[in-house]
Amino acid sequence: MSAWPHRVAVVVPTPAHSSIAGPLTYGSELALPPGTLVRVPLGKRDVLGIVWGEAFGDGAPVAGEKAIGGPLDGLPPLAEGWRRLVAFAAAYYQRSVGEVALAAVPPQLRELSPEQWQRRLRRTSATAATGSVDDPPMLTEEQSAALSQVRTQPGPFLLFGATGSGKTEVYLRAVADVLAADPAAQALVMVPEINLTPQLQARFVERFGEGAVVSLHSGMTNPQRLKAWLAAHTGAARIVLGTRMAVFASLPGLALVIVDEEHDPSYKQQEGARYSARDLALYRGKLEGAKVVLGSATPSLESWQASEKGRYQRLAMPSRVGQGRLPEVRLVDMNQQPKGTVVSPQLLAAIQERIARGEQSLLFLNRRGYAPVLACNACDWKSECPHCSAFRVFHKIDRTLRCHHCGFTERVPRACPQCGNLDIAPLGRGTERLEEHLAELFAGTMRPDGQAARVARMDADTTRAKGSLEAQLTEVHSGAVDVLVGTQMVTKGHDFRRITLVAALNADSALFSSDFRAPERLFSLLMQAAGRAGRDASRAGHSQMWVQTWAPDHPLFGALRKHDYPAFARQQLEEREAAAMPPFSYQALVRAEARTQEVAQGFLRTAGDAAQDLPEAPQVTVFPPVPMAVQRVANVERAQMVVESMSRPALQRFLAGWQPVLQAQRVKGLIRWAVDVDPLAI
DNA sequence: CAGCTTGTCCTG
DNA sequence: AGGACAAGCTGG
Repeated sequence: MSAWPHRVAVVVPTPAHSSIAGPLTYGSELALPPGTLVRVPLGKRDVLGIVWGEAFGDGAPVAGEKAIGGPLDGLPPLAEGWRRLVAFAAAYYQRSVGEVALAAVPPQLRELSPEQWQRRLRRTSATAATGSVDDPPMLTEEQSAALSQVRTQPGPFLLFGATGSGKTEVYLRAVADVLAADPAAQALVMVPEINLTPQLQARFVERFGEGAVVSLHSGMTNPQRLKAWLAAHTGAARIVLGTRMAVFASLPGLALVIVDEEHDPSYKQQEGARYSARDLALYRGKLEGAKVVLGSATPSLESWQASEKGRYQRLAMPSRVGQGRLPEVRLVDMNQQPKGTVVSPQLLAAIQERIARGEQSLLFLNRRGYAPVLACNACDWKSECPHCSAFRVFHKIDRTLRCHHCGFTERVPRACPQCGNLDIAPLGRGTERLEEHLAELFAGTMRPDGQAARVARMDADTTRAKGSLEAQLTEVHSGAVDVLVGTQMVTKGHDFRRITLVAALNADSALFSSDFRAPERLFSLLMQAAGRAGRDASRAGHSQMWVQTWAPDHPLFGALRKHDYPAFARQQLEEREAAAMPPFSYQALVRAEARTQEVAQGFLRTAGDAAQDLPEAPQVTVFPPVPMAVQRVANVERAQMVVESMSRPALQRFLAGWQPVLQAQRVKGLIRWAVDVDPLAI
């Protein structure tokens, strides 16, 4: 007999690499239901764990078996639906259950002592208020039609709505419906970026009241996060808004999940368990009987294909609400421009016209800093990072060379470090230099009020400080800025009313990369950017979207001109099908990091060879290992290997069988390795 | 040979 | 993961 009346299986935060990937057995005085949060001793420390079930067998205690430290009193256990979601995610993305489970609860649960915990719980009181607070606007016919489908059909739904078609109002009404139908019902609304949560939160609070809505994202402090999590877990909060991590929120009454901008790559977690929050949202909906609505103006080709095949129900909202037409698209063929042209003369003239009329222009260039490279004019020196296989970017503002991969920063050398020549010059152009260049060009251009034109810049460097993003947005809205230069962050979500011209300067460089998803991303980016122009109906008549491109004949631009996503999707899906690419095949990636490229690739090659013995091997193609695009980061060599199958279940079984093979391999000099299932970039 | 960094092992 | 312990590097 065991020394304790009960024995429970507990998951603890250990990664899949370690020898203990499964639950551990502990003794307990009390019978603890699955989902109970407990403190348990692990090695020399105490960790937080979650009871996963009864331990098998009640015979002699396992050697060294310990007792749990005690449950977190007063906290209801995590529901079965939540546990099944976690278990699925762990299996699907090749991680341990404990790692996924413990990463999905607020970190502060781990830190609080039992006394602090009690104090914390006493303070948390339910303050829920529901019912319509503001006056909801009239729905358009398209919105009503979409809503009645959501009401009456099982879903999942793909809400295919143009920018400005009023998707958010549909979300608000759909949430109101499920909350009204059941007093215990809860809704989960996800957005791709933290920046987008405050404005969404404002809309939901306006409609449902302060106490009903909580946010969950990584930008919150630990106490804030704990508070929001508890409100959702206890059912006090009826609506949870958040980024991808919110898909794991504990929501005992979950009835509706909304994934806004479902095509956005930010839904894919890029470290630890590399889950897709969009895909997990669909799984969670099925598991818990909650409806799922995916929304986008440019859906992912995966979702579009699913809606073509009838697996998702498509709800189309093609019209813009109370706003102007979509802008006219203008292409500038950069092959026809003199070498070294940054902004073509036609585009400059068009911007100048806007300034004179008192309208705003938005230019985006996907390159931070002043110049991407600094080079010596006498020898072949370039500003390479000593730790990475990449150039350090020249930032003029503080006269530094900064590596955007490892962060290594140095002052700009006075002379060439290699030959001593004093003539070292920036090569290429980033947002900083573009801003400077445009400010010079437009110095003499006057606005209608007689003032000189003003150029401003918005990118990760100018918005780093807390609150500076909001401050900059306010400035743009007030009309103080005539020309706004930025990276693609300016294309997301913000409602710039007075902008009538949007221009993408070098966006198409992606088309020359080997990534098969590049056209999809570019199309989505350009459509989204186009949506920034002419939001004000009175000015929309002459709003324009300019694209400077080296590949004007790419079919993507034909579809863009007509704002025709379905045509673009059709063309892309044909290409993907012919090449047996996703969504017509399924992929996984194994990445390895090591001291040398040989070790990293050797690890992958040996693992790949060993995989040929797995029963699923005939249905799976294992490609040879290759160095990653940025081969070395912070003095670590990186390599990867693609694994592909026409069958998702076969790939899943293959990966599950392969995991122990990968783990068993002990290689000197190997730093770490990881599997990425359904990778977004290869 | 101390005193540190770097690597490997183990956790119920 | 994170802590513990064992194995390699520099300094005088």
